[in-house]
Amino acid sequence: MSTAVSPKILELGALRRICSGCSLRELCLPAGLDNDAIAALDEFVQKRQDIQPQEMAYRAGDPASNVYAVRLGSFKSYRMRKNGDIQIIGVHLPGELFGLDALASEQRQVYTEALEKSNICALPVGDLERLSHQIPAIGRQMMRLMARELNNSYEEHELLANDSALTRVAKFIWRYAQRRQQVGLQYRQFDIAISRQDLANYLGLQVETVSRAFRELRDRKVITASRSKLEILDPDALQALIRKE
Amino acid sequence: MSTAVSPKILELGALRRICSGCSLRELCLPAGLDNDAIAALDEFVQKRQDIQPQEMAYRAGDPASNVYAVRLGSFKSYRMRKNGDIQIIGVHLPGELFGLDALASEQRQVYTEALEKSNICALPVGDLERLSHQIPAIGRQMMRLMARELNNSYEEHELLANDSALTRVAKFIWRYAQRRQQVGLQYRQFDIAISRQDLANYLGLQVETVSRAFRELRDRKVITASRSKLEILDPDALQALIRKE
DNA sequence: GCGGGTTATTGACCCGTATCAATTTGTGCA
DNA sequence: TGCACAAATTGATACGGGTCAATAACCCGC
Repeated sequence: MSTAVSPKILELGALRRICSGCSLRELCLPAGLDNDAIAALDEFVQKRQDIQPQEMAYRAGDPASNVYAVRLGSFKSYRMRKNGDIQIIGVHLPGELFGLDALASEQRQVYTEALEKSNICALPVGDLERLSHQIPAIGRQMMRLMARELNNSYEEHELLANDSALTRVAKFIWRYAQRRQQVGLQYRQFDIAISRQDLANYLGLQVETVSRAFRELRDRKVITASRSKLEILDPDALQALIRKE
Repeated sequence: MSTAVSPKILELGALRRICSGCSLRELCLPAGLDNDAIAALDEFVQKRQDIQPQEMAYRAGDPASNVYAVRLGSFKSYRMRKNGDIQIIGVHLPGELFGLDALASEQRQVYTEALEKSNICALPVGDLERLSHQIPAIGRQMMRLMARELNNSYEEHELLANDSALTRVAKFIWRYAQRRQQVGLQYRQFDIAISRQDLANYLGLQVETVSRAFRELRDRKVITASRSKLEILDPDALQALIRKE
């Protein structure tokens, strides 16, 4: 869970190494590191880690010692309800960070589990804190990322409080595609590793309802979808669905 | 909106003054300031501010220059949807902070509006940042508060994704009472300034449904409620309602 | 490539909550 | 003190999505 090879003092060079290894655009780009420099340093990276489907990055109760960057694959985060059911609260895609709450609490509050064969990069909180000290932009950027997560959660509130089943599914697909686009991945045609069951759970619906929403979108020729393969045929129609309440 | 009377350098004494004036338990207590010391300094405080019902602490788009502490009264935070509807995303009670996103973004993302005659204390972000520099515990505590907001949002996700109308209302009342208890306010009998309409909006329900939920709770002798007056008659029954399902 | 088990889809029916409409209860202001 | 408007409540009905049950598609290991 922790690789104790971090140098006593981290300087910009070390930061670059971490960034390049983790596709850490989210943290590094806004801190003003240039892309080529990062790419050039790709081999120096430590702390990369393969992770298998169903394997957990961490469980609720674990010490929160790292923030993670998704390099490849995808993850779901969920809480355990008192009755043993799970509630999925987020999905993490390549180029994104997860486990940010580690910056603020000793113990993990949620579970985060790989949805497919994935690869992550662990950033020890201690190192990050030392970095923030030297490069204030890093600390500010982490704050900003937490704030963005909060704003995301408000959008989800909106979705869960107001939107029809069809709109929820349409929004999920749309946002998923947007997020892929943002990190330079294919966004018209891609895999969604999350199961219908998990998706339903996340969106506050039943599997059957999600299934019917997919069929509706297929019937309307907005998407094609079979299991995890998904293609957006008509982005405008998809957006239209979302705007209209 | 901003009172420019902060000294160049803030030391512990200044912090105490800010805290005492704002009932800033959330920020100050975990930073290790003792309660009596704070109370004794109550008169020194600047930056307090009365605010009328319907008046806004800030609007989306405003520069985010302060974090606020509720000293008296209550507030609702909401987003504006594209269609002009609002989505209430949170309620703020005495002793709590709001507008924490100011620590991370230039512009406000949400609106925050007084639900009743209230009094707040504004904490300029600049001052807070200077403070964090001198007293690291403050910075950490702010991080922690943001993380807690995130965790709250996960609980709301759970509620919106799974719970029946009755359970949602019961949970709202229960949590509201808990929060009052935490800051030493009456929690068996109190006012909820939020209207049924706003409550419905927040909980993802219709007004009529909220009304019926209240009637149900009244019929079961769990609470008494008329408009904003609320009394919890049977806390155990209320908790039971929440646990089941 | 063939089972066996899991995941997704489809259909029929039902229930909880939305919606529409009508009162009732408050509340703030003259 | 009472009037007028807003907020809350209550009732009747409709509908979206939940639930239950059966089938189909897919995937994985052998």
